Amino acid sequence: MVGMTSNPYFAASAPIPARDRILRTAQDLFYRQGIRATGVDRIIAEAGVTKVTFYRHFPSKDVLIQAYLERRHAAWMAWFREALSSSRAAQPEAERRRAPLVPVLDAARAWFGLADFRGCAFANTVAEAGEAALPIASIAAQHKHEVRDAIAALLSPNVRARADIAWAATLALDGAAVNAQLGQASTDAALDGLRILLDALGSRPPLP
Amino acid sequence: MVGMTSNPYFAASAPIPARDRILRTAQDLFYRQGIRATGVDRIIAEAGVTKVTFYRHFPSKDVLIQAYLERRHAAWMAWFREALSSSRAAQPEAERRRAPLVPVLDAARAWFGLADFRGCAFANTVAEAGEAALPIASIAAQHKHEVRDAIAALLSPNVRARADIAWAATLALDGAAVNAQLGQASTDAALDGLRILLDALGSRPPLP
DNA sequence: CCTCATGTAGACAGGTCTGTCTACACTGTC
DNA sequence: GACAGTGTAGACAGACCTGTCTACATGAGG
Repeated sequence: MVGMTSNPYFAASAPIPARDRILRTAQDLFYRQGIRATGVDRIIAEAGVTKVTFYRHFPSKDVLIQAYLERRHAAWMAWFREALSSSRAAQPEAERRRAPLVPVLDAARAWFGLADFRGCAFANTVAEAGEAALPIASIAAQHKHEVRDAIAALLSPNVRARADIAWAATLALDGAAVNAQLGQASTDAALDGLRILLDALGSRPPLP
Repeated sequence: MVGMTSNPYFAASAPIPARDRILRTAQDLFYRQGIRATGVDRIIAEAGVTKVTFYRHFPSKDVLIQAYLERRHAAWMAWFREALSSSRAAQPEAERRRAPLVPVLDAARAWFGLADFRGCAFANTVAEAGEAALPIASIAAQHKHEVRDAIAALLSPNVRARADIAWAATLALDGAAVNAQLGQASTDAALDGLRILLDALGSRPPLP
């Protein structure tokens, strides 16, 4: 082995560098191009490993897909929680009570604005998987569940139906993400629509 | 040619039967399994045509995908408009003013309950297409636009921001559809969340 | 009558995909 | 010093994919 031996952290325990390069490459290509569109040959070439190395770490593409989804879930949730809490920290106390879901809108704006944004990785993967999507669907459902919990943390505990409102906001975010995939104009429209939904959900509505 | 000559409707004009069988088969397989997962060989076999016949009607798979999306758009919009208007017709006059978006919820319930439901075909296709999705994304955006208009027709014209509310409801429907793909429990939850969003949007909210 | 559009049957080329295989190199540990 | 684990290089099999090709049949309209 070549690249990691001088690093004491990588000495004895888990095999890191090649595996990590594979995973990072897969992360990028799977999300950008889709899973079926990305062959393992391509990942192998871009990660700079060989087939044997690849298949030693990931015995099949399905295993890699699983690892991709787990990694993506952890990274995205961390990003999302951080985005919510930093937006919330910037809210004046009064607005925090009046419009507690504003951080969701801010996070959505930041998410949709990422250079490589291409929708929710979990929704996309389920969409690609077709009718044989059962295991992936349950991972995606778990993901949505955690998103809901992160949003629920914005709501004061004495709000009735806190979980229900957070869940509705999660659906709204999903709907906006789907539409934000369709181009810049659609992204703007998606944010407008999301703002309306979150307003209606989180405060007395300014509607007719 | 064999099967259509005795049918006077098919006599002179467009080539119907083989083309139609291909399109119906593609409709079914593309939606159920996804587009990349469905090879033209499979469509050819299930439609009961030959390769020459297939490629005479659809010079490439991309052309077939285009035709699939157009057909799906027309059929789904017709179904959706009918679902909305029949639900609306069943509403008492008073509720029609108080909760004008209830037909959207009813239509969603019917849609998600279809045996072969697997999400929004347009969102799924965009998700599959990856970064090279520009033409498909514009078709999908057009589709969402028409959905919004169908929903707007439920709202009385003197409602301020009628188009905005309809657009927000469209996002909510998309979000619900994404989640309804994830299994029966998720479908029920998606309908609950959608009801909350539509309530908040279309009426004085029964929320805290 | 004869041409054109449409249909049938199936071989074929050339590409990509997943996954396996042989053979060899380096390093830290027992 | 043998051995585990990790790495490199690249050939190979077998499947599936898109799209082209030859060769022939049949019915309608000029």
